[in-house]
Amino acid sequence: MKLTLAEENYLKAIYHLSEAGDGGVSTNALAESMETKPASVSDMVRRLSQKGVIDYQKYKGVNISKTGKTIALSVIRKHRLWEVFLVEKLGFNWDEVHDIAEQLEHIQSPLLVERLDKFLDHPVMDPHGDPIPDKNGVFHVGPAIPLSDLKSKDKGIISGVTSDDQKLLQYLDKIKVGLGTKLIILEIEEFDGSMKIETDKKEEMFISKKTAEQLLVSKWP
Amino acid sequence: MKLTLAEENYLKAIYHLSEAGDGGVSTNALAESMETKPASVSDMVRRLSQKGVIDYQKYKGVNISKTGKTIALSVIRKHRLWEVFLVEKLGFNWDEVHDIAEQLEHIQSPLLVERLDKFLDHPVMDPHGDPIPDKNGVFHVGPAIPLSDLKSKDKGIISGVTSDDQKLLQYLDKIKVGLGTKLIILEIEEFDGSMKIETDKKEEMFISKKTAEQLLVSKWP
DNA sequence: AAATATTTTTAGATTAATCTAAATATATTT
DNA sequence: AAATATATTTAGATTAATCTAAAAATATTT
Repeated sequence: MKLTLAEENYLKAIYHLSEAGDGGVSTNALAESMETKPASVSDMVRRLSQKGVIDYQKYKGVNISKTGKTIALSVIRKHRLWEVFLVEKLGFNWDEVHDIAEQLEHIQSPLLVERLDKFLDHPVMDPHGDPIPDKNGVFHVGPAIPLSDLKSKDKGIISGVTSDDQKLLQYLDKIKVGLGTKLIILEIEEFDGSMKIETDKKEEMFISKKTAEQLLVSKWP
Repeated sequence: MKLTLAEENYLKAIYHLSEAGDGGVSTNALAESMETKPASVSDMVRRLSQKGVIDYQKYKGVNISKTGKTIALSVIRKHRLWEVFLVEKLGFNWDEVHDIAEQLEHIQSPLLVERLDKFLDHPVMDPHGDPIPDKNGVFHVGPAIPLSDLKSKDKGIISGVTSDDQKLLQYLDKIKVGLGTKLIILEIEEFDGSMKIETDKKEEMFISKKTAEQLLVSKWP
């Protein structure tokens, strides 16, 4: 299945919108997401449907097909691997890499992707804390959610902080909790929502609800 | 100056053809190089001329302009840097990287190029032995030529071998001459064309004309 | 220099991706 | 359920990049 650049981008948007909402994706929603006009979307979905990467009936919205999902996940995989490369190897900040990865994700070479993946040591998460699907489209960690959403015995990996409060960052530094730290929830105190956790360094500690709400984690198998 | 992908590829071809021959580039030559029809070339050169990146008069062939040359060199720089990346970091062979670099060269981000250049330790030559222009479009080594073309006192850097004869490769291995070896010509014996050279390891040795003809070097400042 | 061959350009079509404006289908309100 | 509003599609244009076929310019040969 050979797709053009524009088709790949539509497919990616359809995949993301499908994941967010539950049912089919509306023409208007897609138009907004693609920053284009509904008329253009109507045209494009007809083409994509023709190629079998989406299911589409006039006026009924769009659903991604099996092959479509495979392609979308391959593009997402490339995007997130390149983001890891840009941050880990080239020294970019995580908030500078999106536009470049948006270009790099369209490079066609399965061998390149596998070599890059190996070079980066098979990362499972990108610098934004989003999970990277493997070459078969399987995610090995969940998406980024607040630590405070985890339940007792859940395992997670720190994937981000939703605040740039210096005090918080210094505190996290002090207790040695940072991006990539793996942890397990030992206990949650019902009264104040504070959590007793154990980190990958076998250290036990308490995290207040206030802090847990600022920390993003991805669930770990 | 914003160019489309196709325009960038034409410009690159025009640059290379200009360097090879001396005068302007003919429509037919460009068509052959781009694997397209002369009619399409006529159209494209009109557009490129419009944008000021080439000088063009009907029936008179094409010459690259100042700004055109700058753009072409920037694309070539990116192509060659990515080739170094693919070979040095991802473990590709030098003969597998062209098609991938052909895609990567169109990624737009000056910052990315500079970071990549630094990550690769500012290489001056790609894996094929071709020189990499710096960000101002300046080459720091010459193009790959046979070692046998050098004159006494010339300095060069080994950039390739135009043969895959096992015996030759083993011999080069033995005398420790390989890709990247820097050398200076001490003397050339007129009778048989053999060369006395000194390598960057301060070793002196003789190279027969037969061997020198198989070795590619880039002249060094 | 006239005839012939070659090169180059123009004219008219085609495809992908977009747009605006108009038409049609679906959803919501009274 | 009729009227109104919103969402979606169609019709017709536009731009970039290509093509084939025909016309025009330049080069070569006799």
